[in-house]
Amino acid sequence: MLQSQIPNFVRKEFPKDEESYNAKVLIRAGFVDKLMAGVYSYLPFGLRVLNKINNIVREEINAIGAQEILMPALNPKENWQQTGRWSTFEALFKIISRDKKEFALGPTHEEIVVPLAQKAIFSYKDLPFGLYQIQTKFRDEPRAKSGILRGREFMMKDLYSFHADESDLEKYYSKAIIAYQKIYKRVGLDALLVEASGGTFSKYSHEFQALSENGEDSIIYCKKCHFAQNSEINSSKSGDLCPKCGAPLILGKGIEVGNIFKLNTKYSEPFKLKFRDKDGEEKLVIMGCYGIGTSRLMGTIAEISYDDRGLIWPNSVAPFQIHLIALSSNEEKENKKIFDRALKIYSKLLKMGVEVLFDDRKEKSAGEKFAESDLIGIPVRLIVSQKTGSKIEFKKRNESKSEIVDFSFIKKYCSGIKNEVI
RNA sequence: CGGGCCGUAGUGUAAUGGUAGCACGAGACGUUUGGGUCGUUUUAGUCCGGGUUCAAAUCCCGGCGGCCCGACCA
Repeated sequence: MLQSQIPNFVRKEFPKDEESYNAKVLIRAGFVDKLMAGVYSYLPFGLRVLNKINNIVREEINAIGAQEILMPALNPKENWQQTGRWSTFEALFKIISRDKKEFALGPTHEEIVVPLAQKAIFSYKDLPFGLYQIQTKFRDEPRAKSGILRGREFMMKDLYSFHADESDLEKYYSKAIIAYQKIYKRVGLDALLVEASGGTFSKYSHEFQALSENGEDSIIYCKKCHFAQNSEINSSKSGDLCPKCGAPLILGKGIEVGNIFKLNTKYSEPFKLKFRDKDGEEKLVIMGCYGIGTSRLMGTIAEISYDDRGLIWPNSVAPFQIHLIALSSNEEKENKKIFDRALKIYSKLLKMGVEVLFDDRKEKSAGEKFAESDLIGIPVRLIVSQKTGSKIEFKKRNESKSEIVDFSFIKKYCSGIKNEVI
């Protein structure tokens, strides 16, 4: 992508009204724009990151056999009355049509997916299966906060699984946990599997928590074994002993990056979602649901991976793999040589299938280009200038040293990252 | 929903109740070219509605909006 062709949303200063780091840096670096509290536009760089996260999620959820669908965000009131959540789900956005009918904007989709699933469930032979979507969700949060970590409109992957019995749900639930752990690893996050309260969904649930000082949840966890609980269900303090292995517990702050529930018959009951088992007996379908806020995942990465110059994206979700920068010279002839050389490198990289952002802007000074480049946080920067001659300067965003290399070095590097994560 | 802070050019900031100023950006000309060059010049603003006052960005009331704390949070 030629940088001269992309509208430049990068700002020289942090926005004054933001305190959370993800909001400050994502706005300043031109990844998102805030329309109102908790509602954001995803700009060219930001949408690339979000799409990459969505695709990683998609790949791992596909890998456990679930099928992707897309359900409507606009929901009829009746479905929400059926479960009682029209009145009990306080964050439900309600809208009124011109003929005074009421609708909901979907905050989660049990009310839609359950009657949908009924159309394909008749016998035990039709089970189990999983349906999921990646879609914009709406929640009328009493207080949107922390940039894109808690919005009123956000991107979420929601998966629903359908089973003949609880042991089958159990199996699926374990597969989902493994899929989730793969997702976090691929996007560069360490996430703890934490026991939590189930809220209105079920008695207990599991959350995935990325440890961060700016998280809004308190987590009590053990470094030795895998014990971890949300403080909402455990009042232990730092230093108390782990109930499982006896090692001292640690109290930390976490950002919830995923939440999974064993719904059992909670939603099949109100919709009478049933099937015939082997004996011809009618039974309620057992369900599980599994959510990841993918836009929140993007904010979490921003919240954790940065330095004083800006963002540092992991390769897997970076808007581009390589930031190629051509620096202008004062001699017109020399200048043409530099930009021609950079353009050749750009085309070669494109041919290799590398995602490269080429800063071909002639009017920007070197300092300005470097500052913007650090802010945007693409993993590798290549510089072509009068100084580099026929060679190229290669620098990783998370390292301070740079080296002067030939194109063959870059070729090798690029094939390396392809095998690694993509 | 309770509490706190706040709202001035596109951005970031000044202005005891008394001329709305500065920097960046943007436009023009020149200059510079490896860490947000420099100079000249042009451009653009007090969230909205009331009130007090000779005079309001500033004080008062109401609204709208933003951030933070709490409550809440599939």
